[in-house]
Amino acid sequence: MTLQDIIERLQRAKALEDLQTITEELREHYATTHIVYHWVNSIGERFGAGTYSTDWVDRYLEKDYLRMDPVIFGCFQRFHPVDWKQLDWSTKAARSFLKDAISFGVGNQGYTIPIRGPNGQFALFTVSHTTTDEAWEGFIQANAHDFMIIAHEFNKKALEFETGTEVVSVPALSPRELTAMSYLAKGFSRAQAADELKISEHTLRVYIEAARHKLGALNTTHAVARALSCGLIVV
Amino acid sequence: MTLQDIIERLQRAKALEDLQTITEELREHYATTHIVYHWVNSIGERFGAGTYSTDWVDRYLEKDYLRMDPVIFGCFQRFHPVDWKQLDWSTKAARSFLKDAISFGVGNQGYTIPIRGPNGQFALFTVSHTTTDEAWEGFIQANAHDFMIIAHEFNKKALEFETGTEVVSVPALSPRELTAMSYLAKGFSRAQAADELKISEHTLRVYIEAARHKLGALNTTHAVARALSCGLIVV
DNA sequence: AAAAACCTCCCCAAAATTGGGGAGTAGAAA
DNA sequence: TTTCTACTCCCCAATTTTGGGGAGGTTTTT
Repeated sequence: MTLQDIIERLQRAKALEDLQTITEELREHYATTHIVYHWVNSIGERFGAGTYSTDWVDRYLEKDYLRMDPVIFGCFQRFHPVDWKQLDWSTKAARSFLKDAISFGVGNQGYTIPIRGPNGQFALFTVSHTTTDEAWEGFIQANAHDFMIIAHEFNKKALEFETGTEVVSVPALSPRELTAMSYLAKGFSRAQAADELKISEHTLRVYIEAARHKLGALNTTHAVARALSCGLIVV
Repeated sequence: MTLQDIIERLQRAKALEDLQTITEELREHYATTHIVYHWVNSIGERFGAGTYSTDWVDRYLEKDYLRMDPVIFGCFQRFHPVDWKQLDWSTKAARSFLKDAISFGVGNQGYTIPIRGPNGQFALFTVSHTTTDEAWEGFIQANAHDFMIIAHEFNKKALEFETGTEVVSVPALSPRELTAMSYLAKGFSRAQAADELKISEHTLRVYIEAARHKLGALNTTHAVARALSCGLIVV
């Protein structure tokens, strides 16, 4: 099975369950202990497809490990893939977490790729194995690029399933409306923003209101949040 | 030159200027019109390394194209790489922008990969060429994976140079603070959010204030914007 | 050329947010 | 064990934001 085959297999996936199956196929193909795709958001909602035992998943949820898992923590701050050995295992909680994980069949080695999508979407693609440091290093060197591509395709599919449709239509804001949203997102009060733009506060208000309506937002904060999420503005 | 060579070349880069040189080497290697890495940031500041003429870059800045460039707009909302043809060129402004771009030597074809890093960092890696639709399609099919890996390495390097250090610390918010931010981002008023959480509004206020301080935000809207940008919450 | 959207300005009163205080419990970390 | 952080509750008054109105001129789009 070549990388191309894997990608095509992924692209044929029609539902979330297919992703689950694919992790199992990948595990066999690469002869690793686990392959996991893991969707994280900080409010604790999650979706995962992977080969971890359900016992471990339950345990993870029960213990609320999401809140302290060094893998998630570390990947969240980094851009590039991380070998688990590079992470911060200094706290006691982290070490006991690792011990617990291994006892539930998670490999002693791991390589996790952080993936970010629009709207702050964040996911992880993990390969875990039980082996020596040297063997692991060789394995990762040989396959890092493949995993990167696979992780990307995985997330693409997951995003498709998640949002239902691919492109969500975003209301177009006028330049002034965008600027207004931008200033608010930067922490300016209305008065300050109006000052900065050298227009009356009343005028600024009109823009904010217009933007709010277009975005279907309930209040200013909501409007700014939407504008950010939709990528209309950047902080 | 293999992909591995390119990656190694990238990893040897010691400064931003090296990235510039590498785009030129890549252009020759792939025999395309342009290769551009483009960092889109907060306040309209940008950093670019690429083979576009300085005339075009100046023009772009002068005309404030950043605000309406369909490539940037489209990529920001998507996860996967985009062929320029898939973008929305329906507005008059977009069409005249394209015409202008081509007159400044940008190719008629383009393929842009959105890349996201921690803290809402966003960048684009673009390959542009002047050729027919068929030739272009074949070219992209053959090289998409390579470009993806290269884009990733490019951004990794750029992040290194930009931040100096690798890990930027995001303030950790407590669970309650996160929830509070989340509710606000969803458009709840304080009163509504407090109701939903079944705590007094005063308590909720304490969370919001705490979050605001941790995030170094000037007001609630700013705090929510920051929390979103840092990926602490998702709408 | 007409229609639509955009930019600018103004008023008022109700509602919400903010800025300070302070205080007690529980649990984790040092 | 002590210290620290997180969670919960309360008061008050100043300030800001919001939700409606309306009006005139300039660009785009159709």
